[in-house]
Amino acid sequence: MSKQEVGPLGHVAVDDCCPGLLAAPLGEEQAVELARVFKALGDPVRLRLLSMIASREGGEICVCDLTPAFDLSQPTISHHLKQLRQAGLIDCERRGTWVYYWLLPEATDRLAGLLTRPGRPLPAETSA
Amino acid sequence: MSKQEVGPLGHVAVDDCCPGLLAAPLGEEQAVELARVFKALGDPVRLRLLSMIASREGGEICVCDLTPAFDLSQPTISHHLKQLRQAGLIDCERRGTWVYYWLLPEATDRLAGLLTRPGRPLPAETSA
DNA sequence: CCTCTATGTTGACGAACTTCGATACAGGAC
DNA sequence: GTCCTGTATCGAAGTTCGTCAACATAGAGG
Repeated sequence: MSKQEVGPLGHVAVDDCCPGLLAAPLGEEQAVELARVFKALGDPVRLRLLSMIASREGGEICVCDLTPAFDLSQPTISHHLKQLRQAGLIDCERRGTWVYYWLLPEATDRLAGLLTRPGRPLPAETSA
Repeated sequence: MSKQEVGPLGHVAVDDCCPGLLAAPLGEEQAVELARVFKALGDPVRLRLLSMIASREGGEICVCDLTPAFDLSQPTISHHLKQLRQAGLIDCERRGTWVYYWLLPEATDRLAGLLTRPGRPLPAETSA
């Protein structure tokens, strides 16, 4: 389960090529790969799932703690989790009866980097 | 900068409430608003459009320079530009015959901030 | 073995999305 | 005024997406 494709982000990563979305025009292929990740974030349910997973203290959360937070069927939640995983944003592991999910921070770090303007050192946190 | 009609992002902005996507579970309403913006980024054409607009030297670009870069009809490009505008990512102005688009950097800055982990000062650019 | 619970997969349906051609609108040139 | 060009809007066709019920699978425990 943890041997899934780690995600399209690898092809658009900062270390691969680019100074970010905002500094130079994106290539067609890079745009396709990146769009897959943003599309995964383009749903309220997936956004909340990702947020719940990422903000968990221990770094991981059981599906059994995610599902009851939504007014959706269990297969639907499973479907959204799969999309987040295929986008390379999260990963999971089965431990006995339960399956645990966790964030892949490299993914969100790269997205944040791609959205950061060249001249800007930080997006937020600066003046805090 | 905090009192603009900056689009849906205003409701999820860093200065409005949150420590980001990754530090605390997102509310249902915030997730809906944020998902609108990410959905706008979830298409390769729009991603390239945004990138072309953002990376332009003068800060703005004419539609007549955007359309020929794609194998798509002019109405389709216009449609995608409208979605980016409704997401609060870009804005435009007609000057004579032509219409010019530019990036709204607050939007991308906020997205980058939301995707930045609490402990992390910067997503990239640090060691540059 | 069987049964129970937790999770993932399949197939189907309606809604939303992307794209196009046709058309409408805005402004410049005549 | 008319004509031409650049851009937006409209309506429709084809595709993708979100959701569910039904079923399949994995592991625990008898």
